[in-house]
Amino acid sequence: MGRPRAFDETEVTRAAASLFAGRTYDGISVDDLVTHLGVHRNSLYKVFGSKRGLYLAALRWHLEHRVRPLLAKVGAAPDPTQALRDMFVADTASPDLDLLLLAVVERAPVDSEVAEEVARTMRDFDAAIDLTLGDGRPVADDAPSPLAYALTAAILGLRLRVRTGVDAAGVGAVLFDRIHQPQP
Amino acid sequence: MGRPRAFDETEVTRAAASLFAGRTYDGISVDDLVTHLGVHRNSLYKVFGSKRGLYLAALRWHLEHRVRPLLAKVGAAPDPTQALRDMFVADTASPDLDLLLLAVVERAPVDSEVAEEVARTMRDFDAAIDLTLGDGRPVADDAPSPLAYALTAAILGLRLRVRTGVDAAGVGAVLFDRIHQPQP
DNA sequence: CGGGTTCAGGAACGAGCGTTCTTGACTGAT
DNA sequence: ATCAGTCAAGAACGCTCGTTCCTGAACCCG
Repeated sequence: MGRPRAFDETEVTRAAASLFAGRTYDGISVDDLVTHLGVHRNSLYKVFGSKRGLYLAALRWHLEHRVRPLLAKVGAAPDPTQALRDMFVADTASPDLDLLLLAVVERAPVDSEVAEEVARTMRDFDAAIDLTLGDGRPVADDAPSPLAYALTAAILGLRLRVRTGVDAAGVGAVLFDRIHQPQP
Repeated sequence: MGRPRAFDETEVTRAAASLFAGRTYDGISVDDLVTHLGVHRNSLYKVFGSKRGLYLAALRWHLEHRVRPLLAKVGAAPDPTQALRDMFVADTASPDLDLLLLAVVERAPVDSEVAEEVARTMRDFDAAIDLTLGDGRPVADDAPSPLAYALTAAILGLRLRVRTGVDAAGVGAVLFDRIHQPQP
């Protein structure tokens, strides 16, 4: 019954996540979306309801299919050094944290649903870091250790710097080397 | 010659910095500005030329009168621990880094002048941290040490987390205590 | 005191925004 | 083959945005 849709909803959501990771929510217009996503205005509003609906779908997809696997890998790392290494190389290779970063900075303060999603993700983040630290503290406890809190913040801060400008001095590589094999 | 202006330009710039530190550039309208700043539309465009002009003035004022003194204090600290302590308590007390944070995330990618300002500030930031680390490396060198690069990023990341949500678990206080007096 | 300048107040503009509507082509079950 | 339902394409809507313009009133200097 009816003509089948000519676009893949998941693919559109994924592409929208990439778009929203690059610019501000207000900096991306619906015209930009329909142009770059290949889906038409009508279908967009039929499927996602609104621009905000598409953003929420993209954010949730991003947290579920990009951030969560990364945290799972980090949580399963044999030691903290390996965990940091996994996190750092994974994120410098592809900007998996950019949408989360932007959501935290600009959308969470004005959108309670976004705030809820990112708050939950940050808790998962802390828990994953605490898992690798393995200090015997019960993981199910709802409060992260201060060290995990700070490490999560530091990782986001590093992503912020890398995202901002070109790593001209190759500082990232040096940092990676030091994590991998500390100098005397 | 002519009627004297009934507002203090510097005060308006300072108030604009506070406003821009709280919300996105696109999230603040000119109506918001003229309402909260007490200056009239006409005067705003006469003095600052445009919304962007006011933003740039506010950003430069903020970097000069808020961030720079903070970096000077950090650079003059007797040791790295004291420097981190100064930075952390100063920033948690008042959100002196929020406008810089927002500028880095959302304006620098789309405004080359903003990018230039924040890039310069980040270099100053790294240099101040390197000063407190005092590893004998010439400070005038244009490349920061990897540790300073990472510490600057971590400080911004911490500010990002503190800004995002209430520090429910009092993690900040615990972190501060550990910086001040590490546990065995 | 008068002339020139800058002020405040607010209306008005064109552009762009998110959203909806209209039209017609296409599809699949009856 | 028919028809209801969904699609694509784009025009159009109401609204808000940043910016400009108009009109007096307030002020300093000569």
